[in-house]
Amino acid sequence: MRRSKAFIPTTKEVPSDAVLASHIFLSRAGFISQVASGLYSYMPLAKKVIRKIENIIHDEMAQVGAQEVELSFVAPSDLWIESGRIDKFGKELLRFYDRKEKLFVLGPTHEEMMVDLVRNRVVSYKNLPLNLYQIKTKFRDEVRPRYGLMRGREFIMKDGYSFHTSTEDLDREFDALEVAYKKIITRLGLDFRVVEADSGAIGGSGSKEIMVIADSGEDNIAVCDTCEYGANIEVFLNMDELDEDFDANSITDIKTIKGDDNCPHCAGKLSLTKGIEVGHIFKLGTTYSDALKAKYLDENGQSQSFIMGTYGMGVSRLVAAVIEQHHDENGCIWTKETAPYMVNIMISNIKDEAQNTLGEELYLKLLGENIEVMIDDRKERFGFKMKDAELIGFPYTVIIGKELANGTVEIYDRKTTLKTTVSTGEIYKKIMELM
RNA sequence: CGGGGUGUAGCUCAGUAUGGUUAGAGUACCUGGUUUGGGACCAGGGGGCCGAAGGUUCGAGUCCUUUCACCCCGACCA
Repeated sequence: MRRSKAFIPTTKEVPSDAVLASHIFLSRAGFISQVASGLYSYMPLAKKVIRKIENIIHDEMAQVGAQEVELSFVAPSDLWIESGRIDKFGKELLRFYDRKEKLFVLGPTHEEMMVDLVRNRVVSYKNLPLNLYQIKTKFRDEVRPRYGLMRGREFIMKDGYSFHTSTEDLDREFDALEVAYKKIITRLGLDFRVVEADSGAIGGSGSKEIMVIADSGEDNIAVCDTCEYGANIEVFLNMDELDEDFDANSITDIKTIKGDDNCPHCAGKLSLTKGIEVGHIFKLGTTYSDALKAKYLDENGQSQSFIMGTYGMGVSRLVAAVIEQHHDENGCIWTKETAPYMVNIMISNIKDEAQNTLGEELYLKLLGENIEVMIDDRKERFGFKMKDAELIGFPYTVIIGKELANGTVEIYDRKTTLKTTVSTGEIYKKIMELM
């Protein structure tokens, strides 16, 4: 892509309402644009990042044999009445009437829709287990949306649902999905913990959250310094039966824990940190299949309710989480798997013919290799283009500038902020090595 | 849903206590020129229903009433 033609409206000014790094930089670097409270439009750079995350999810879902479907976003309220959740969800569930005065809702999560899709179609144990998922816009009319993509009302989520004939088989699937989720977050280049969590309003028994470690996270989690154990703070407190007056939001109480708590699973010490919940997996059991009368016939010809699991992952929230974990004072630092463009070719002085020629040549060559490459061909000065490149966060920027007189260019590494001098003859090879 | 705050140019904001030329600055944008290794400089230019609706007044960005939107703290939260 040519920067001169790219729709990437970057700004020097910080949006007045942005607090979090991800919100500030995604806005300033031209990834997202707020439309209303909790509603954002994605511009080209954001779309590219989202697509990359989605591709990794599809990839790992295929590995565990989950199949992609797509449920309609607008859902008839009947299903929500049938499951009994229409009242439980309250105002967070956005309702409206169509022209025939029929009540519909915008899906905040899709247990009902998925069970409805499967019931009366999968009617034999022979066709189980089954794991179906989608990546789709969700809508929750949050009381208080905030923090940019972190807590919007409309957001993109991967939601998956599995159907089983036994709790043992559900356990197996649950573990497989936990592994898959870990792989996804690892591939995205994020530091995370899987923590024990509360099942919440969805219901069910086992529940784990994937927490991306970040100071700006909204969840307090206790993690062991020795083993993999981690727990959402509320869960940890319940287990340990600490004093009932404990207030998880109180700083003094949190400090109290920090001092003297041992891991319940090993001899390690627990410490407290903050996390961004990017994934949540549940063992649902038969809650929804019972409510919606979704049954199959077992080996003995007996009617049984599906035993279900559900697996969510916040795609748009992951975009923000990457930046929360990877940024500096100058802007975004995308990881290799999430970068909208891997390479930015910066022509320092567009009027310099030699610089221009080399830049164009390299650009076409990389394009030919399907490298995601941007060429900054704007008539701007060096400093302006560098600031812009740092704000957007390209992993690598090839600086074609005055060093060209010595037959060299530089590769600027956004993460380390180091510049490496490379001869013009080796630049192509060097870049291919970095990919 | 409680408490607080803000709405004026694409963006960041002055101006409102005490009503009074044609509503401002910076930045961004357009033209021309200079400049070209860390968000340059000079000159010229386009851009506003002062959130909306009512009212008070000779006169309202400014005062009054109503309303809408957005943000922050809290509670809530797959």
